[in-house]
Amino acid sequence: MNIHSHVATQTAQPAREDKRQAILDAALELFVERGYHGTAVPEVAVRARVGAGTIYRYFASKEALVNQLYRERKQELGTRLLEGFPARAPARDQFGELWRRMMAFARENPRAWAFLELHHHADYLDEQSRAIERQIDQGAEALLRSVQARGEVKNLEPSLLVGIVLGAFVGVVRAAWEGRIPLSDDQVAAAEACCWEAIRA
Amino acid sequence: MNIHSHVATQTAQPAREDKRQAILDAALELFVERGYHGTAVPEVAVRARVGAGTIYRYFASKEALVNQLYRERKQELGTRLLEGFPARAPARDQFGELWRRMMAFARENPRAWAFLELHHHADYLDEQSRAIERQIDQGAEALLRSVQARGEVKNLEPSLLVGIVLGAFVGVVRAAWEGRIPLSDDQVAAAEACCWEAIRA
Amino acid sequence: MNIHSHVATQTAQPAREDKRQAILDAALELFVERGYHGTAVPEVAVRARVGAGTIYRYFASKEALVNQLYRERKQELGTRLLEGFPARAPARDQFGELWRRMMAFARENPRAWAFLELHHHADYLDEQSRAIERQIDQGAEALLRSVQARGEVKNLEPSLLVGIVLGAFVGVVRAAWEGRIPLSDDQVAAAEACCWEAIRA
Amino acid sequence: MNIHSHVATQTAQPAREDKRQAILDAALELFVERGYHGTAVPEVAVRARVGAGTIYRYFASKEALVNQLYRERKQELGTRLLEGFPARAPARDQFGELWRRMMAFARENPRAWAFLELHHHADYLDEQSRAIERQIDQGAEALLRSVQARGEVKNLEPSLLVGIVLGAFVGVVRAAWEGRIPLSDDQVAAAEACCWEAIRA
DNA sequence: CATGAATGAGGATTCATTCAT
DNA sequence: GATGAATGAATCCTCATTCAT
Repeated sequence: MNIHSHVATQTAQPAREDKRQAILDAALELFVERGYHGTAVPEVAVRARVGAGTIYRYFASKEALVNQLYRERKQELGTRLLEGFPARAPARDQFGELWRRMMAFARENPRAWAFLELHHHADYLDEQSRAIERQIDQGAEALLRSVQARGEVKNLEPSLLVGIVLGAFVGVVRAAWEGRIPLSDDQVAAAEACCWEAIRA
Repeated sequence: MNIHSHVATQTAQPAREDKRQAILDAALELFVERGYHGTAVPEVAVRARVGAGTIYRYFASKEALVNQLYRERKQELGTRLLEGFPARAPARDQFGELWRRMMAFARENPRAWAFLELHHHADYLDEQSRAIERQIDQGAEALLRSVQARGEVKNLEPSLLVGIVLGAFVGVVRAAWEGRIPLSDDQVAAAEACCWEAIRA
Repeated sequence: MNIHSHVATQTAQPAREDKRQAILDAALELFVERGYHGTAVPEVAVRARVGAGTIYRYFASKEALVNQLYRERKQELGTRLLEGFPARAPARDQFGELWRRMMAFARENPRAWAFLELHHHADYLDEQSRAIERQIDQGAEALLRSVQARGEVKNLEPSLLVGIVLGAFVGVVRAAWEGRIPLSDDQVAAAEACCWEAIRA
Repeated sequence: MNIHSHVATQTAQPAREDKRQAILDAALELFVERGYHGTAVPEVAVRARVGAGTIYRYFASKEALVNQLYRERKQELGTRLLEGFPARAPARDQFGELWRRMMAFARENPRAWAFLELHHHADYLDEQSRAIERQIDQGAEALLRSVQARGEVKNLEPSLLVGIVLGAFVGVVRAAWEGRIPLSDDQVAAAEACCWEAIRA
């Protein structure tokens, strides 16, 4: 591997990778704005500043594109939630940690969060996407269960508690997304406290 | 006017109303299953057991259909929430009343609830639908605010509290809808208690 | 035949005939305004103040309706042109007589005239309508030829002269129809004089 | 830029223009044969040998197509009538010149002439098309008026004279179009002479 | 006999996908 | 490899015609 090929790799590869990413980003925006069926592939091409045909050099079909997008973003969310999670911290701290990690993701990638919300269980998601969906969701749920197992959380059906907390989280993020509240650090912390109150033993 | 013509009137009118309702019901189901853009008008016709052209005798367009559906269901929800609401009851009771009324609607009309969730702020809703949306949402929010005003709820941004409680409610209903939890009276009551804990002063 | 049945006939028959005529009149108006393909059968029904199905009790199809309309009006025009035509009058008088008869028809039934103009040779006219069309047109042309035969008209291809005179006539009527000129008796007479000048030997 | 790219440009551009023209030509033929409402867009596509969707890459709608067609052809007619018209020639010569220019257009583009005749004042023509229509028609009429102003034409309502002459012209062209007369130079000249006789002072 | 609600074939238009350049 | 013009299947919608009342 000499310098020339190295340089070529550095400029050519990113160019290809950039284009792929531009398509994914454009698709993300449009799917959030208008939904999957409400978005035309050529519109994605225009927003990504590529030719319509180019999309099909990176993705086999519109459905493959939405699935790829879903998997990458869901995977990213999963990684951020679970990677290096403090397995032995006190339950209250673990809850807070989970909340803050989710919130960090939602604040940094509001559209990705909205996209994942919107496409939850959509019928054009393929088996592979559903597998990842299950894996991440169950991972998050397992965390909550482990908190509950230590008796510091109400003794209710775990899925119910997950529904409450995750639902509340979604509600807060959506209120922020729609501009009804600012999402300051204080608000985030206050909301987290509320949710802990909801489920603490 | 004899008995026969009277009977004819009785059977003919309902027939027309039945057909209209069959179309609205079929559309509700399909819009929930596949989304607005993912549903073809002939599919609605098949499920409603009418000819495709018939739909256009009752609704000017697919968009008019979805708007009509939205308005009727949102209106129904609003009426059930606000009609005869106990304005002078203690805050805790008012909260419970609101929760139970929402839950009654969601349990009786799970698809209508899902539909309203799904089409919240959709861009094919027209101004009239948005006006109703605003009216109902603000009415519900005003109720929560009045509870808060009496100092029995945390002194936080009202929209934040609404986001938390409404979000949690949606999360619970969705968990039930997806079959992850049963929606027994006990579960409902427990979830309500959790949410009150989340926001009580 | 007693008085009662006679009265019944007088009121019932005209009622049927009135309805038929109302349909034909409405169709005439609409076909002139928007053309055959641009006019929907229910629109005809509305303007005729009858039910849509009623039209099919009088005419087998939309095409049958337009053909019937064409035949009746063309026949009426033909009758008015040829009936009792002064076969032995001087050529100049015959020309004037023909012109005035056409003009009387066009002034009394401007829409019928426009309809006949518009549907000349339309491909939804059936063989019977075309036969009548040919018969009337050839009858009118024969009159002009007989004038020409007496040497008082230019010795040119008869079809050319017919084209000129009939075209000029159409042009005058259309100018009046569009409101560009009034169609006073003086104007009519002047135009007739012009056209005679065009073809006189 | 090498020869190859140059050639590519030369072949590609005309290909696009050819396709556009093929669509316009096919539409012209069909609109003349069956009328605007009687012609289906896919029929135009078949005759133009393009896919149905292709038409919409060149024209926004069927209505935009007919308007574009109308404007281009009317404009072409207007240009041919007025460009370099001998403003100072004797009235008789001007009349002949106008007649011959119109006839040249009608003989070279018989379908275009029929199309313009047929779509005169059609209600799907938009404001821009009507503006062009007015402009050309008034230009032609102004020419006739200037001839009249010099006292060499009968002192009648100008619109009446226009109606007569233009009508006669249309009648002659239609007779030729329908095969009732040949449109030889002699016939054309004879018809022109007739029309001058019709209006000369 | 009259009606007009119901229908489905057919029309205008869109869009996922392909392919020649 | 990238493009975007071309395509036709699929979509929304209209309307000639039928038929139960």
